[in-house]
Order: sequence, then C-alpha cells, then structure tokens
Amino acid sequence: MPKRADLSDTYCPVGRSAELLGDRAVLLILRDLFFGRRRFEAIAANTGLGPQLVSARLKRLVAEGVVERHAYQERPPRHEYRLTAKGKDLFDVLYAMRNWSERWAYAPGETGGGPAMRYTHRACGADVGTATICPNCGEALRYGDLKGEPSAALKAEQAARGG
Amino acid sequence: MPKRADLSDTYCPVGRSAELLGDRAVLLILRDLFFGRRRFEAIAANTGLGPQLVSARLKRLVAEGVVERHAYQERPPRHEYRLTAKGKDLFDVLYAMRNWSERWAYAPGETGGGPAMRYTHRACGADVGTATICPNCGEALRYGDLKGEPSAALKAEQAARGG
DNA sequence: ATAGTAACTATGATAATCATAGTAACAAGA
DNA sequence: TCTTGTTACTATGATTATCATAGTTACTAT
Repeated sequence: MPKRADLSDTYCPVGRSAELLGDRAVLLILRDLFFGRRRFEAIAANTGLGPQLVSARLKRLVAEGVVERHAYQERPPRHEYRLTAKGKDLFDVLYAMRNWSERWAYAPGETGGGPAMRYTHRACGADVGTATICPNCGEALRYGDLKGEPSAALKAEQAARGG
Repeated sequence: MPKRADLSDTYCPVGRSAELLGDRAVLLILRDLFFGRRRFEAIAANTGLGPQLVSARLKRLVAEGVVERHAYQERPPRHEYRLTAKGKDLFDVLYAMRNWSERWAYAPGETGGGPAMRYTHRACGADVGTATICPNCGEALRYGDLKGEPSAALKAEQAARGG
C-alpha cells in the first residue's frame, strides 16, 4: 500500500485498534496464537500466509507488545511466539468476530447442524452458543473460561493445511 | 494487493469475518455508520479515506448485506448508507475493539483522566467503563443500550476533520 | 450564468502482497 | 563425511491495492 494517514495517534479508540486489527494477516495470526500455535512454521502453514508476511506481522505484534518472542532452545536457536497480557486481552475482539460469523456467515446446514466452533464454559460445562455471558450460570466469559471444539469440517480443513 | 487465498469459504468463523473485517477502511466506515454518519461525503471526510476507497468498501459492505443503500431524495438523486440487522450485529466487535484500546492504547493521562469515549447504560444511567455487562444493573450490553460521549479531545479532532 | 453541493469515477505514482526460491544453523542417519 | 531434514526466516520480481489529485454528473440556489 502507499503511505497512508497513521491512526495510532487519533483519539478515537476504534481508530487506534483499527491500525493494528484492520489487517487480515494480523487477525489470522492472532487466531492461531489463541489456539496455541506458537511456532513460525505452524502459523504460516495454517494461515496460508507467506513467510515474509508472517515475519513482518509478528515483528509488528512484538513491537506493539501484543506478542513476545521466546527462545525455547539454544542449539540450534529456535523461537516461539506467545501472547502477552495485552495480547490475551484481545480475546473479546476475536470472540465477537466468531460469534458474528456463527450467526451470519454460514448457509443453513453448512456446518452440519451445530456451530463451526463449539464453546463450552469450563466452570459449568454449558454450551455457551454465541453468548458473552454464560446462559447457564450467568458469568461473564473471559479468555481461559472457554473450551473450544472445532466441528468435524473445520478439523478436516486444518488437517489438510498441515496445521 | 495481489491475488490472495479467499477465506470466505473456510470453516473457521474468525477466518470468515477476517475477510471482511481485516481491513482498516472497513472498520473505520463501520465505526462512522455506528455513530450515525450516513452520507458518503461525511464518511470520507471523517475517516480521511479517499472517495474511491470509500466507494469500493461501501459497495462491498452492501454486497455482503451489512449495509444498505437508501435514496433519501429523488431530485437530485441522493443516497445514504445504513447498517442492516447483520451490520448492527457487528457492534460487539467494534465495542470490543474500543474496550481494548481504552485499556491499552492510551498513555496515562492522554485522554485527560477519563476514557476517550465514555459509554453510559441508557437503562440505568451508569458509566459502564470497559465492561460488556453493566456494572450497576448486570444486564448484557447490546447495540442501542449504550450512549456514547466523546471526550473533549476526540470532539476537537472530529471537528477539525469536518466530520 | 455562475457558483455550490452530493456522490461519486478516472488517472498515474507508490507501496504492500504473493509465489517461489534461497539462506543459516544445526541434528540425525547412511 | 555426506546427504537429507527441520526451523526460522530473507531475497526477488510480478502483481495489485491504495493514495493524492483532478474531473464528472446531476442537480439547486442566487
């Protein structure tokens, strides 16, 4: 893209986060990190993004303090990427995207009756549907409270990608 | 950009919405629509985006069923853009972005003590902070339940943009 | 007749992304 | 030792999206 107006100093909170989150690659990488994929190659394979793009975006995420680069072995040097507290706090955004998609983005029956990704509340075991408050116990749902289970179709797709 | 893998048929719900929402211009336009800016020129002025980009993105949003184009007068032909039910349901995503920014994206004191955008619960009048459930009455917060008031700095910035 | 407004479209320069290939640093097996 | 494999990237050239600026269409108002 050409030079564009930088929004990181706007006073609008949506504008500020749009500078980071208004990017397809960033969203896909964050999704993978939330699912526990920490290694460069795993993220590149599952997202389908090229290595330069993964590299560039991870650098940006590290610079923003959303992700940290961590050496998990010395010889040979190997690194993994982890969400920081600031990064984990983006869960609400990704979860809201998932909820919207479950409600609007699938044709009837496309996912085989259930959601593409089923979430259950760890504390009480209830299926939370697309809610932000547990429909069973009424608690607010945060990162870590939920357990996600991909549908059979999604599992097959991920396996085909090698992720 | 070059041709890229289309994610609109992935089974991953985040991937599906990332195809639409992983775009800075789309997020900014949606933000403006949520704030009641319905006219082309008002959106272009406030977002700072060029008219071709606004035009292209509005067309895409209309094609996706998120926005509808509505003629508000015949002579001369004038149109405005409105969020559909599907579009209004994206509120949770934008609100989650706002909440994250309020918590992480501002230097201490940058917004003058309060949030960049203050939201109060219409039903009970309470300041909701960055919560998804009203801290006063415990109700889940949806689109329409909240009343937003920009900070002085944000108001000044919007006025300077002509939006 | 001239200026103004709203909602765009056209043009050329610039910059981001992609596919593909290559590099660096090592480990393991033949 | 030589070859192959793994992880984490970087380099290159073609393609395509975005930007700034200017122009267009269809009117109304003075």
